[in-house]
Amino acid sequence: MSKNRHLPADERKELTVRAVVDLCGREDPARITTASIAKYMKVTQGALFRHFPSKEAIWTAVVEWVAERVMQRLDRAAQQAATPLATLEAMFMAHIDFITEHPGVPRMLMGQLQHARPTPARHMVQALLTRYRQRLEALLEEGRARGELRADLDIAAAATQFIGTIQGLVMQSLIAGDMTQIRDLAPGAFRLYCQGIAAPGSASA
Amino acid sequence: MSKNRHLPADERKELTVRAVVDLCGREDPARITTASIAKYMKVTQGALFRHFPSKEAIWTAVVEWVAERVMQRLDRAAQQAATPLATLEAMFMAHIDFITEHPGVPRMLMGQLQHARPTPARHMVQALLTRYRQRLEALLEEGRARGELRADLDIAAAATQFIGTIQGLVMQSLIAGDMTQIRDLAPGAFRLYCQGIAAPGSASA
DNA sequence: CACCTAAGATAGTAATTAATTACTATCTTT
DNA sequence: AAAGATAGTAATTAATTACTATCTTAGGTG
Repeated sequence: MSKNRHLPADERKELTVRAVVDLCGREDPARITTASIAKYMKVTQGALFRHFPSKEAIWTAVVEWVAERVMQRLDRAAQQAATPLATLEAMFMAHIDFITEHPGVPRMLMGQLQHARPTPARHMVQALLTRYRQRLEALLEEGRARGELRADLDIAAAATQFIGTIQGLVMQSLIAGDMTQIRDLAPGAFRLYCQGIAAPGSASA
Repeated sequence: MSKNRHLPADERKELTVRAVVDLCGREDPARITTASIAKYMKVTQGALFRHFPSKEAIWTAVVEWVAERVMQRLDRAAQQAATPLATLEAMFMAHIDFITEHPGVPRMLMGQLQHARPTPARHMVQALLTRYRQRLEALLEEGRARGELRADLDIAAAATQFIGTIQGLVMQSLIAGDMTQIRDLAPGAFRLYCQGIAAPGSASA
């Protein structure tokens, strides 16, 4: 770590991305200006454009950063679990953990999805969620095949519901204005989700 | 309906609100300007300020409009159903119907929840969702008492899940960029939700 | 028909925005 | 130590924003 000023480009870029992620935790992403980012980083506004050609490029980098970290967490969580259902639970909790560590992330992703025009960043969010979905569907199918989940399970609906469950928690926390409570609400939410997908008479239901 | 130009204030206000709701269906609410609203209404920008003291007042009116309509729909839907579970289903579908008629509404509400500072509009969204929640919890408790729902049902989680289910559908549609598909996805989503809350061995599960 | 008021048009304002400029400080390399 | 490359600053730009002051006109009422 050099002495703050005059960082190599890579480090400055990284710091910029982290600054935006942090800022999303405390204000509306749509209201984040290049000036506010620069101020938060203790750098002048113009300096940002040494490293990014445009503001949109900053957003793209931020989404890329988040997508990488999220998927990495999900991967790691999935590796340690034995059964499909256990894997789903591990992924669920890993996702919640990530949100508690970076409370601005849901707001950021929602903010990007608001854009009607297909910006690069918005496209990356779509790609991330699509990948996420596919992974969920594969797990759900495996669980159903193993008899761990209901034989008549609607895979697509169950995948949507998984994400929706997290969304519901996020929304609940946004209303309360306190993202930390999501951790306490998560176990109950996942238990309920399980009851909907697990095979009747299974231990987890 | 008068001949477009020179409307009484009430009608102009109503048209303004509807214009904003419409616009939310095609662009990011955060990017909606007073100029774009006026253009959509075929009126000059300054004219809006004859009827609203500020842009924030427009948003407040929009949220008020939506809140009234939504709750009205939910009320009407709830009256016709017999059991708590049937009532939940009717409310679910009424909510989905409302969204398909006004595809901009979810984006609008999400946009308001993004605001970190407690604006009047944001506060009204919070109030709306809180009221919604309370109604759900009352229904869920009644269903549990009647034995229609699981005896060990986590009421709070089930209420969050109800909203989250809709949120998941909205998100899924936002990703696809096509809000109309929400209607087709809704029945499967509610069925899955039911499986999670209904009493084991019940007809609906 | 004349008049008056509510509603809209026209033409501004000050503030904020992303981006660019000319210049300076610091690091790296030979 | 000189020289080139990299990173940052301060000031400025054009465009956009919400909002306002002044003028014009439509349309109902006596």
